[in-house]
Amino acid sequence: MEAHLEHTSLARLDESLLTHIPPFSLLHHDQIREIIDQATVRRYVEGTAVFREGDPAYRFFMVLDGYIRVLRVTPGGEQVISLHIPSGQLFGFAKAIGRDTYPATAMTASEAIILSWPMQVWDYFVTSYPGFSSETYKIVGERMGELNMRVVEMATQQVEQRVANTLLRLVNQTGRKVEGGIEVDFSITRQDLSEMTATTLHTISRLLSAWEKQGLVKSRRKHIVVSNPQRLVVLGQDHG
Amino acid sequence: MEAHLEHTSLARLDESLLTHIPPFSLLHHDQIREIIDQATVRRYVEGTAVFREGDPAYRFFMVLDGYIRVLRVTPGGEQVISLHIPSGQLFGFAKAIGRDTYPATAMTASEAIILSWPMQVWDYFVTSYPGFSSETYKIVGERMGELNMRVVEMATQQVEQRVANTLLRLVNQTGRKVEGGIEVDFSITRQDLSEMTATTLHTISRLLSAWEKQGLVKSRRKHIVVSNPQRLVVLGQDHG
DNA sequence: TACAGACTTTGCGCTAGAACAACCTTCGTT
DNA sequence: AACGAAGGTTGTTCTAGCGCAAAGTCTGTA
Repeated sequence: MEAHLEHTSLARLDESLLTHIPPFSLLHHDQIREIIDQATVRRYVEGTAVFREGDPAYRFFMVLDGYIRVLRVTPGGEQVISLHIPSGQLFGFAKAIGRDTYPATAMTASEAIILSWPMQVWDYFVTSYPGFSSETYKIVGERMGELNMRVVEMATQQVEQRVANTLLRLVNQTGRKVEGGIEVDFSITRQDLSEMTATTLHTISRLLSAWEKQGLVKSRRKHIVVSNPQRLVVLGQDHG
Repeated sequence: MEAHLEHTSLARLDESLLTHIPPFSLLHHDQIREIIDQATVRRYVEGTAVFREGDPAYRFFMVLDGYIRVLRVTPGGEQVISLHIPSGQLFGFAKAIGRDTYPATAMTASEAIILSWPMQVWDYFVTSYPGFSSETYKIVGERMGELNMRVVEMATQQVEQRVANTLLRLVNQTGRKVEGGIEVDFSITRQDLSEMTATTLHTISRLLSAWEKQGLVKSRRKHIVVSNPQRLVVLGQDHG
């Protein structure tokens, strides 16, 4: 997943890293240079918090490489995973939705390279770079759509259907082709999946075992390969 | 709830209707006049769809008086109620989140007076009226917060807690003081409450009956009065 | 190379709450 | 005033999936 980054000095990033990414794709080289020069880069190991729910939102971020997991923790200590952010997306832009603290915690779901900028430059970016704002709000719209979909799923579907759909969404959004199917592109435990689908790790384990016997998936510790997406789609349908 | 509207001609709206509403509160009289003159007003009876999920988003709206209920319908025909929008709020501004169709259905939860504008003027409003955009996105942020809260609640709480919290939120956001407590300010059936909390109308009925016996609420057909919010808060707490 | 901690599997009993069912109450209409 | 539809109550049965328990497996580290 890290490809060309291997050869790139973190001190001086190449402009080409951003040229194909939507919020910047309309800009000129020198504008992108300007943006990059204001950015801080950091490499995070898997499982590190980039920021936590309630922290003052001093910076906003972009995933250059890797995956970010967005989650909330209840007073009782239970975790609920909201969504995963793939590389190329902005996150933590609290200011854009009228907040001055982060509404959720962002952890790295894999090793990750993250760019960040001080929140003060947000307004400058919005006014100076055409398309920056609208592309950002497109992302907001998509995330609202996902949240809405989860509410509807949790309200109307059985556990098996929710898990099937969640798994399909994971491989669609972050899947990596491997022999024998498509693999979720970051470490994912039974516990993680249960926190995404409002169930227990035990139920996830049983489901995956059953699906594996039927040849739908193939899983090892922290890895899940979907080998028969079609049949999983059927399972995800109502009363499948 | 309709107060001064009674005496107002729908043909020519008074500017004062908007002067105290956040996205317009920073503007001058003549700007507000300009905005109002481009608006269409319409009165809807309770239970009318203002727009439906998937419709092309030609217009955006504001609740002048009454309440809007936002909902989605599953392929199987089940309804899930997302949220209620009180008067003074914009809704259906699909363009602001990069969509060209409405992501959900908006129905009137009470009789309602709705202003609307063609979506084409959105960009003009955003660029011409200071604060319009940021106030709008503040609303977006709040709605995302509510969605997130629902996901967390549905993932971690029991039915009784979810219903207690939902009811408390309803009276906090749209409550009207009556003798004996605070009443939800629009018609609300057991069915409606069940569609907000992912349960059945039967379970809601049992809960309300039990709570009524304990003196927490008082309900009649389509009306719910919360008479003891404090004890309801306790019920809403984890393992209360 | 052994150990400990993290992750996974599987069995079993139990219960929250859905499903099914029947009946009652309220309200608007004619 | 009578009827039908919409809304509400309450009892009984049933089951998805959770809670609890115990044991197995993988992996990084000393």
